[in-house]
Amino acid sequence: MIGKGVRTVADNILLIDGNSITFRAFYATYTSLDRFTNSDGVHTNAIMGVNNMLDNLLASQNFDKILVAFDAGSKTFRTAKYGDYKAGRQKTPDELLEQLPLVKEMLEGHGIVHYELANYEADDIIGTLAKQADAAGDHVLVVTGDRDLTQLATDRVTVAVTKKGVTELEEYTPAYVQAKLGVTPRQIIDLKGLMGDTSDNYPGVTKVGEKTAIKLIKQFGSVEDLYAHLDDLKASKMKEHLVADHDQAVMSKDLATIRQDAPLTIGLDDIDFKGPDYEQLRAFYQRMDMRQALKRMGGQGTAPAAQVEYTELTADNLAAAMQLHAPVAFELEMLTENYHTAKVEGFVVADAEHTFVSTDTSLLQDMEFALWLGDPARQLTVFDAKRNLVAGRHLGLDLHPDFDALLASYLLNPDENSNDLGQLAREHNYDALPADEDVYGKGAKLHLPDRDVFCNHLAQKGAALLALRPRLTTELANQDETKLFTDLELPLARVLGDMEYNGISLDTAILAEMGKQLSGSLAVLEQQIYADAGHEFNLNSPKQLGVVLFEDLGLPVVKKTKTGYSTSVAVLEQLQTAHPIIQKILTYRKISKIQSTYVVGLQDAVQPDGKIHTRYLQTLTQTGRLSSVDPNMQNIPARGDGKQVRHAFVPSEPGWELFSADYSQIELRVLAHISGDAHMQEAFKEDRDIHANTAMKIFGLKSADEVTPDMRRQAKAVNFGIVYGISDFGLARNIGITRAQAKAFIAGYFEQYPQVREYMDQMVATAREQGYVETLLHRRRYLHDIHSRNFNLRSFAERTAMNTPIQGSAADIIKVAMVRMPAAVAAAHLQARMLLQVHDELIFEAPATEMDQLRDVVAGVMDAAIKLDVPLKVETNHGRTWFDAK
DNA sequence: GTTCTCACG
DNA sequence: ACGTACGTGAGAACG
Repeated sequence: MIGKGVRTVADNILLIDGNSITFRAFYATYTSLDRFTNSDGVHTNAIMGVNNMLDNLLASQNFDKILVAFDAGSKTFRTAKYGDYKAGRQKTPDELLEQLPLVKEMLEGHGIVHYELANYEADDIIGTLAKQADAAGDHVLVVTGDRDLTQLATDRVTVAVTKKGVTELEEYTPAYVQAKLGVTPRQIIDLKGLMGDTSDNYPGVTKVGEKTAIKLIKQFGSVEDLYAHLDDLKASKMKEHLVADHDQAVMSKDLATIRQDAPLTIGLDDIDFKGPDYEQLRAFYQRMDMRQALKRMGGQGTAPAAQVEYTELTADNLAAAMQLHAPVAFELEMLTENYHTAKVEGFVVADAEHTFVSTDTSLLQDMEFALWLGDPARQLTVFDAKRNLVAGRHLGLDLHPDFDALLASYLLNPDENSNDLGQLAREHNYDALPADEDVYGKGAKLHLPDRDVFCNHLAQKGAALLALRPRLTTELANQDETKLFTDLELPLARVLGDMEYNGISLDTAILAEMGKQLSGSLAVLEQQIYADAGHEFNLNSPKQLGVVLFEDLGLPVVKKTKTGYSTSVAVLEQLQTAHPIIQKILTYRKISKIQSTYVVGLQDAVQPDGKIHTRYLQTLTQTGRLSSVDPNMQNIPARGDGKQVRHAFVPSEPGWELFSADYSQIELRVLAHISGDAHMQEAFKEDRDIHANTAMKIFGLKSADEVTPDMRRQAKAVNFGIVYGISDFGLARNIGITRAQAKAFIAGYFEQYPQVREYMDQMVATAREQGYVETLLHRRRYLHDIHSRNFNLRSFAERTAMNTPIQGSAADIIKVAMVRMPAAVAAAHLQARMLLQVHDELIFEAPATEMDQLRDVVAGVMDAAIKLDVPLKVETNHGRTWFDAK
């Protein structure tokens, strides 16, 4: 063993100027300061900047010792000598001050020593240690945002100064200083003596700037030698200034000199880099809401100590598995996200005592075991109920999970919806499960790992699920969301799973024929457009199209995007009269969209059974709506030429039809209900045309007869605007009026519907007070930016506070209807199947003979879903295809 | 992987 | 003074 202080190998040492780096990090993202806050409103931009810089440094080389030095306070031996030192500096912003102790805490998490010393600046600490290290033959990297520290550079000490931001560094070695300034590092002090420093507020010699100082020091070597040989200079204004300011020059040099003999209470032996305490660091990142950092850390340091003992499940010990006690964790593992097509690679079934894992899915075909697993009375905990239900159904299982960690987490906070159990568990302070990505890889590297690695991972998932269940259950109760979870979302997962599993039939012959027609039209348009442009180009490229329109053809630029000219519909419509090419491009765009996304895209999505099986994402949107992927069945064209594609959606059985039912004006009805506005409620109770009603109100008309179509159109836009969280700017832009006019409309609206204004104000106030808003069924959305000092972010949060209870409550309502629908359909002895949901609309297929009854059943369930103070209105249609059912 | 454009409620 | 309507997903281009 090597004795203390006796070292045979040079150490690699990193010394960081903590204050200066934190300041740089803070100001690097100062303009979007409020984008970086945690849920307590604490700013984190500087912490994140320092953290990123550290990560980069630590990745670039191995350090044996690291110290981050901080200033102890504004009073130092320098201020004692010269009262004005660093005087006149602006007060450090509170948003930065609050981060300094947190930066230190983060350093501790990284296992890095930090230090400060009364009366000395961080520079002096670094200077002193750098000198000691240099003498010991170690290699030192000094990192700072302050150029003054370059005076410390030697053959063994490199000074890296941040360039822009904090991650790009400029490294100063003696040779680099020489090349850049023509002096040695030590002579930088002499330069500062002559030049002074405006930011540190000391003077130097009058009229001497960098150029003159460099010339003088190159000639004389130092301030002292300069004054010793002042006689060599011929008489000049400069010489007079040098003589007059001699004392200032000497003092300034003294101030600029970084001490290398500060009375430190620590030494090189005290700054060993121990490496991070992952647990502490992870907790810190979580508290700061530093998601990227958490993600980068991944499962590092998550103790494989948390190895879960497991038994391989075989046909011989199925009986033992069936002895497991409630609650039981269950998970079907797939490597890809589309569970309609993915292979189930294995499964885990576990309770608090025992864990069984298997890669043999045929075991699930065991009748007794399948019945045991699917017993509705069994408390079964899963992660993503719908995924397990659908995949299970493919294997012949009929599961009845009573807890879903993903759904629960989503309801607690819609931001916490990671599809990775390990990551989601970490959000809830369970750290023992690595992310799937770390075990299976991703992209091209995705693979099934070695059998024991895979089984162990599955076993860990079982343990994580069991650990999460009680905490999430408690939190749901705390947030008054238990019913929302148990009675709505969990049953909905089954309903949605059935809809997806059923799928909707697509007549691909119809699409193929459409495709042929469209290809022809596109080819013709393409040639015409090339002729107008004078040359061929890629007309699907907004970039190339921009060049053609605004450079080749010289059309006026209406709007720019971040990267170039905007060529969106709004822009092209304004240019329509300017050139015949525009109309052709608009038509091309329309047809091309229909062709690529719908005609081709939908055919590609058809499964071997001739059906489309979309996946509804139940835990994605911030409002509680569903979304739909692979393919998106919620944005099939409903107007214009594109609507023709709806002809391709047909019933899956002969003699059947498609049936659709949609809520009329559900969002405005919800608004009338939750605002309690008497005027708006009256309009709905009397089933009046709400847009015409609003037109009468804001235009001050006596009767509905006076409402012109244009007034109604504008009033409709106002109604929409209200739902979105109105702004005069947005309304003005939407209907092409001035901002002043829009403002007048809004004022008129609020005068006529006074309780709507109260509701808007109340929601913003609620968001400010409690940090979140809620829907009718207590679905929550947190709005961090509501306190932001950034106007944009704050305004956005305010509009969201107004919109989310409306959009989210409408989502609650249709979800209630969906959950009740299967029982109602069965009770009426109908064969009808619910196939799709499009936010305020449900689509079914059923025998043509059932249509009349189906209308009563479906409209009845939808009407009665949630009792509001205004009636809900449901409109229905049916026909041979989706096109005809609208 | 990001940006632009456009489809839906 | 700031500069946007709310909520989504997919295809194509491009770095």
